[in-house]
Amino acid sequence: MSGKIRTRFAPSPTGYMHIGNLRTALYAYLLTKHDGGDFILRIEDTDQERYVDGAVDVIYKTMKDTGLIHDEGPDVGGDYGPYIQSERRGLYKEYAEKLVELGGAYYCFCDKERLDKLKEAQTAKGITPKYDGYCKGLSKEEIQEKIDAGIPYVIRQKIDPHGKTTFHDEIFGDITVDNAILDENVLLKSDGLPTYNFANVIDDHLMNITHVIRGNEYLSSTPKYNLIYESFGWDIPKYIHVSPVMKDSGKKLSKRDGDASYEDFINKGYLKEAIVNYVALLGWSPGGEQEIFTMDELIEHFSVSGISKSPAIFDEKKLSWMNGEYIRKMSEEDFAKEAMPYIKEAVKRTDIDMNAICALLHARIEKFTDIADQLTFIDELPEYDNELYTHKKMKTNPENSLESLKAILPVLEGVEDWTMENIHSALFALIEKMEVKNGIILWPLRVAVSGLPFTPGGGVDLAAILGKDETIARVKKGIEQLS
RNA sequence: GGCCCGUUGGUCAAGUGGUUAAGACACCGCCCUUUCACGGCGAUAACAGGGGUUCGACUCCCCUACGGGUCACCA
Repeated sequence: MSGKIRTRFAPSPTGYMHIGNLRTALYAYLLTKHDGGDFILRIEDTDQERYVDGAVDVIYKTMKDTGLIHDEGPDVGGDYGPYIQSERRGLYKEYAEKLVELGGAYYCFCDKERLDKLKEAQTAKGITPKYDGYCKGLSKEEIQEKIDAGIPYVIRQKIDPHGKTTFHDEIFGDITVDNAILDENVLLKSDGLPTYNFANVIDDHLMNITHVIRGNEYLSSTPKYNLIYESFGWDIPKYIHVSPVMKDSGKKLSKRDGDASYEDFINKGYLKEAIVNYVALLGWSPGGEQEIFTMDELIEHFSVSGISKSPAIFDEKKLSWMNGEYIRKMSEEDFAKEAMPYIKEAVKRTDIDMNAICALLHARIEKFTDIADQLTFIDELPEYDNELYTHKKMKTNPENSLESLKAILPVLEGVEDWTMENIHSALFALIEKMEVKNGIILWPLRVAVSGLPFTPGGGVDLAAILGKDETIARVKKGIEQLS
C-alpha cells in the first residue's frame, strides 16, 4: 500500500445537493488534496425506490462548479470501477455469501409481516426494536430448501451479542458500545442489492479508501461496519464523522424552506466561491484569523483537527457578508460582466450610462440579486413625500430645499458637457457662491432626482447617470411639488 | 425511551491546567462622506448548572439540564 490518501464522496442521487453534503464532500476533497491523494466519487443508488432522474447530473454539475474535481468516478473512470453501486450488484452478493461462510452473516427468510409484528411487540414492551435472530439457527439444508422454493431472503449481519466494540474516530476519539445493542441489520436486500450498511464497507475496502468522511448520522452504526471489516480480515479505514449543519438550534437545514441546497443559494445570488468558502468555515476552523480563502488556500490549511464536534448553525448573514467581500474583490471588468445582466433587467431606459451605474453598485451590494432594488428610481421617478427633504444633519427642510432647487436649476441648465466632473464643479461653484454647506444644495438635489431616502450614489452621481434632460425635469418636478 | 455524541457571546469560532478568554458576522456608537454603502475606530456581549481533582480549572472526572444523532429490506 502506498501512503497515498484516498477519500470518497458517496452521495445518493436525490436530485439536489444539500449544503451539508457539499461540506462533507469539500472536507473529503481538502483532506485528500492537502496530502496529494485521490478523491473518488461514488454514487450510492442502491435504493431503487428513491431513484430520481437526472439526479446524478446535479451531482456532477455541482462538483464541477465548486471545483471539487474527482480523480475517479463514474464519469471519469478509474481503476476501481464501476463507481455506481447499482452496477456492482453481483459483487455484493458474492461478498455477502462469503461473509456467511465466514460466520459474519446469515440468511433470513422473515417476511415483512413477521418483522412488523416483532417490532410492534417489542415496542409495546418498551424495549428497543431489534431483530430476534429467528433465522439464525437454520441449517444449511433448510436454507437451501427455502431458496429452492423461491422464498425471498435477505442476508443479515451476524453479531455476537457478548462483549463490546470500540472504534476510533479522528474527531470524536474512541467510542465503545455494547455489542448487545447492535441490531443484526440486513446487508443484502431481497432484491439482491446491498444496503448502505454493507455496500459502504465493501466499496470502501475495494476502492482502497483510507479515510471515511461522512455525516455524524453514521457514528452509531460504525461499530457494525467494523465487525464486518473484522470478519473479512480487512483493514479498517480512518473515520471522520462530521456534525450536521443546522438552520437553527433544533432544526436542520431543510429542503422545504428553500435554503438547504447549493442550488438554492446560487439562485439567491450567492457566488459559488463564497458558498464554498463559507461552508468550509462552518464547522471547521483553520486556526488563524484569515477568513477569505481560495480553494488552494483551503487545501493548504485544511486539517481534521480543526473540525468541531458540535453542530453548526448556518448564518446566512455571514454568508452574505462574505459574498460581499468576494464581490468587492472582483475587478471592475469582472464585476461589470456579472452585474450587467441584472442592471439591464432593472433598467429599461436606454439613454443611461450602465457603466456608471455599475461602478456605483460595486461597493453597495452583497449579492447580485440586490441590484434590482437599488435601481428602482431610474426608469421612473417614484412618488415621494416632501418630508424627504428634511434632513437634520444636512440642515435641510422643504422650505430651504425649494430655494436650493431653484438655485440649482439654472446652474444645471448651464452645464454644456454633461459629465460628472462638470456637474460637480458647477454645483460646488454654486455652493461657494451661496456660502452654504454642501448638504444644503446636494441633499435636495439627490431627493429631487431619486425620490428615495437611500440611493446608490449622491446627487451628482445620479444626475450624471440620469442625463441632463431627465435631471432637469426631475428638479422641476421637485420645485413644483414643493411650491 | 435505550444507546452514542456534544455544550465558550445572538451566530461561526480560537483556546488543550495559570490568558486582560482571540478573531469574524450581526447589533450599537463615532469618524470619513454628497444620502446609503464601502472603509476606519470603538462599545456591549460567552466558558449551561452543580459537585469533585488540583496550589490553580473554559481546559481533567462525576452528576444534572439542554441540544444533536441513532434505533428500516433509507442512505
